[in-house]
Amino acid sequence: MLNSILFYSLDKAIRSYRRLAQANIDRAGLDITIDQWLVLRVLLEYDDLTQQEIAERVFKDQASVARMLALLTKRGLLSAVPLPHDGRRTQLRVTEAGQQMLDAVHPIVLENRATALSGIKEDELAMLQQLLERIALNCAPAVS
Amino acid sequence: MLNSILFYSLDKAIRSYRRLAQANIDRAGLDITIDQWLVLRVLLEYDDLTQQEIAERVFKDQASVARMLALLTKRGLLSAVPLPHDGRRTQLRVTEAGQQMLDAVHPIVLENRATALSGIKEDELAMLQQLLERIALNCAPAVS
DNA sequence: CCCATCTTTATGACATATCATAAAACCTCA
DNA sequence: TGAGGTTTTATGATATGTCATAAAGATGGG
Repeated sequence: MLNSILFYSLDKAIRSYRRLAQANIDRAGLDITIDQWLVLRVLLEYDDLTQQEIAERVFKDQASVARMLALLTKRGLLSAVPLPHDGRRTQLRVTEAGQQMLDAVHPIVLENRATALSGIKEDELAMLQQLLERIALNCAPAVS
Repeated sequence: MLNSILFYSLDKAIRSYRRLAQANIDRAGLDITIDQWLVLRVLLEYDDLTQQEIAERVFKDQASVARMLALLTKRGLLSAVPLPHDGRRTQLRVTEAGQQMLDAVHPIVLENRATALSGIKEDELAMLQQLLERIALNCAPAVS
């Protein structure tokens, strides 16, 4: 029984959160998606990752990342400087505008998280986290 | 800290499950997506729902449901019979082929769930379920 | 140096998510 | 009954998810 609705609840929880998060970002007049925000945040820390490495960090795939990078660049939040030692790649630097966007979104994200998790205790959160990681691990393809 | 990675884990868990589920459906040679399967399952039980009602049951939106219904119909898994009392709507009936598809997918879904949840105890599952519902509720827009 | 192979990026094709809106049918009330 | 508001469906636009593949650069062995 529970078995059959658990994944529905899982889907519903993350999707509810995403809707809330995007709505609050939109309401603040910020023109960025939460996925783009996530990628931008990673790039602030590391500017010499391949698309595949970025994808692994944000648990997306390379094709999605490629399109998000193109959009972020188009919107001036990211700049792509050719890397001298590899003609295929570029150094992805968060621009000034990108930095301002990250700064503006940050408090909203904190608030979203607080809203979503209100009334949930620390130890419950830890358990939730652990169970979610267990599920992801159970579903991961065998490395062989 | 935990706060900041919880939603990442949530996203990762559901996405890992979806990848596993779709991969196993594909491997069985069945030409259907898990989202379409979910909708088809709902329609087996209720054949007189509006798209909005279907959307609420599967936690999607009406536009997505409309497109999935069109695809399911195109693939012959669903038939749309005009409803006499309302010219806008149709009665959505799962066809014979649709029924066979549901029958074929069912054991795969059971197996997927078992794989994803292996090693997780009943009471942990119950707690997980409860926490996920709490999060969804916390994120739900105020009804006003 | 050249070829085969690997890596990296870009993109096509299709499905879904989301918001917005158009079009048609319905329904209510004056 | 007819006008105005509501419900229902369809669809456009844009972003992402996924798989597959093309194209270009890198790399290593001969």
